[in-house]
Amino acid sequence: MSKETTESARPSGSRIRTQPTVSEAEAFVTDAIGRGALVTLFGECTVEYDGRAISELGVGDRHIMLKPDGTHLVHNDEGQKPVNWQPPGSEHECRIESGSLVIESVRTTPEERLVVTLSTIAHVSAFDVEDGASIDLSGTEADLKQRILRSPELIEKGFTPLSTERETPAGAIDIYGKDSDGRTVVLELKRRRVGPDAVGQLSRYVKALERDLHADAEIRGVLVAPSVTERASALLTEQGLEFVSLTPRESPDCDGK
Amino acid sequence: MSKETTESARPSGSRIRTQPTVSEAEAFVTDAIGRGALVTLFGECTVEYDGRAISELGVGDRHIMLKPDGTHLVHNDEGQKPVNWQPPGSEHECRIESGSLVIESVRTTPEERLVVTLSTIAHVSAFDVEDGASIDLSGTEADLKQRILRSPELIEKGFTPLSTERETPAGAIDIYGKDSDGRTVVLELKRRRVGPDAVGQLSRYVKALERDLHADAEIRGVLVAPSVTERASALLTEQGLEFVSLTPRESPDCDGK
DNA sequence: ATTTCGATCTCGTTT
DNA sequence: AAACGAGGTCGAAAT
Repeated sequence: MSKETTESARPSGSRIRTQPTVSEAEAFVTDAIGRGALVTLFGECTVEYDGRAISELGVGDRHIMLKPDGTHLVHNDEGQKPVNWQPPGSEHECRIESGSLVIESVRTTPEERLVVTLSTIAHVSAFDVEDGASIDLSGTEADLKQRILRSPELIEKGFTPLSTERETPAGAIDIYGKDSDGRTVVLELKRRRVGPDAVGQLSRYVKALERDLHADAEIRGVLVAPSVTERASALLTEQGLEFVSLTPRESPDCDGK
Repeated sequence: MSKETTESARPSGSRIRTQPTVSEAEAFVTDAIGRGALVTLFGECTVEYDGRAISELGVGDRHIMLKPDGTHLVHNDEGQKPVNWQPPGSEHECRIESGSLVIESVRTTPEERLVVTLSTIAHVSAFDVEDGASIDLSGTEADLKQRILRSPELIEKGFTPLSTERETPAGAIDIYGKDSDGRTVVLELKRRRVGPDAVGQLSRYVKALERDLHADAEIRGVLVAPSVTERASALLTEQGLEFVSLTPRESPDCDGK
C-alpha cells in the first residue's frame, strides 16, 4: 500500500483524515454531511458569495466548518466573525471540479450561495455533536426590566409600572407607568451605555404616545441605562427627555447616581 | 510502546493529535499557542463567561477555536454564532485542573474572561494559517453612495450633492445637497429594506440641521433604500419625510420605482 | 414569512 | 480609549 491513510474512528464519534486526496475528501465530507455530523476542513481555498451582497476572496489558508443545520463558516487567523459564511437552513453540497474540492452551501429566502474551492486540504474531520445543555445568561435588558418591576423606586419615588411591551404606532414601550403626580411615564431600557440611537427610540415612543392619547398632559420619557454618551445626553436635554442610571445587575459601584 | 500516538507534522504546517491525554493536550495546546497557530479542539466541556454579562453552560460536545489574535470561539452543532466566545485581544492560557483541561482566555477593557473546561478530548489540532487575501465585497451602503454621487438624478431631477458625511450635532449626514428649488436636502442611505430605526436617524439629522442653520426655509429629509416597512412608511409620512427606492447595485427588477 | 428589536452584538473609522 | 454607525449583522419573539 503506497498511500498513507490516517483515517480513524473514535468512540466519541469523531473521525479524522489528514492529507486526504481530493476524492478521499469528497467521499469523507459527503458521508459526514449525510450522517448529520459537524464537519471541519483546513486548507488553501478561494471563496465566493452571492446573495444579499456579492463577495470574492482570493487564495489563502482557512478553516471551514459545516454544521448539520446548514451553517457554513469560513474562518481565517483573525477576527471573531467568519470572513465568509452561510446561515443556518442552507444545504451543503460537495463535489470535485478541475481537481479541486468544491463545497457549496445554498439557501432560499433570501436566495444566497457560498462556494468554497479548496486546492489543498490539510485535514478533514467529522464530529457527532451531542449538546443537551443550553446557556444561562444574565446581565441582559430582561434582567434590568425585572429589577425595575421588583423595585420601581429605583426609577424614582412613587413610580408605578402599569404595563410592559405596551404597543404604540411607533413600536412597543419597554415599561409604561405613572409617576407620583399621575403623569404618564415611558421608560426605554438599555443594558449598557447608550448613544444617540436610543434617544431617538425613546423620542419616537413618546411622540407616538402623545399622538395616540392626544393628551394635553405632558408625557415623560425616561432613558434607563448605566450611562449615556455626551451627544446622547445633549439630545435628551434638547427634547425634554430624562435619564436614570441603572445597571442590569446590582453592583457595588455602578448603581444609583 | 503501549500508547498509540497519532501526532503528525504536515508540510502545510498543520499538526493533529487524536484522543490525547489531558497532559498531552495541555502540552500540545500550550506549544501551538506559543507558535502563533490556530488551535482547534473537540470534546465534552463546560463553559463559563464573566464580563459584559455572565453566563454558564453545562456539559456538552463542542468545537473550540483559539486564534493567534486572542479570539476564542465555542461552537455547538447549530447556529452561526458561537454559543460562547471571547473577542480578539484576549490572552489564551492552558492548564490542568482536577484532571480536566482548562483553557482560559482573558482580556481587559472591558475586563472579561472565558473559561472552557474539557473533561474528554476527541482531538486537538494546530494550523499555521497564511492568508494574504482580503475580501472584496460589493452591495454595501458605500456602493449606494457612489451610485448616487455618480448619478444624482436617481434621487430626483435637479438634485445636487454638496457634501458627504456633513457633521451635525446629531451625527454625520450621509449625503447633503440641494434640490432644483435650492432647498436643502438630507439623504439617509440604507443598503436594504429599512424599519423605524432608520426613520428616527433621518429625523434626528433633519432636526439637528434645522436647529443648526436656524433656517426658516424648510429642510427636506429623504430616506434612500430598496424599500421600507409599513410602520416606517407611516412614520415617514407623519414627520413629513420622503422616500426614494434605490438599491446599492444596478439591478434589472428592483430599481427606480 | 415578515417585522421588530436586543446583542457579551462585531467591526471599521474617526476623534 | 471612547464614540458613532454599518452590517451579507444574528437571533428570538410576535404577528
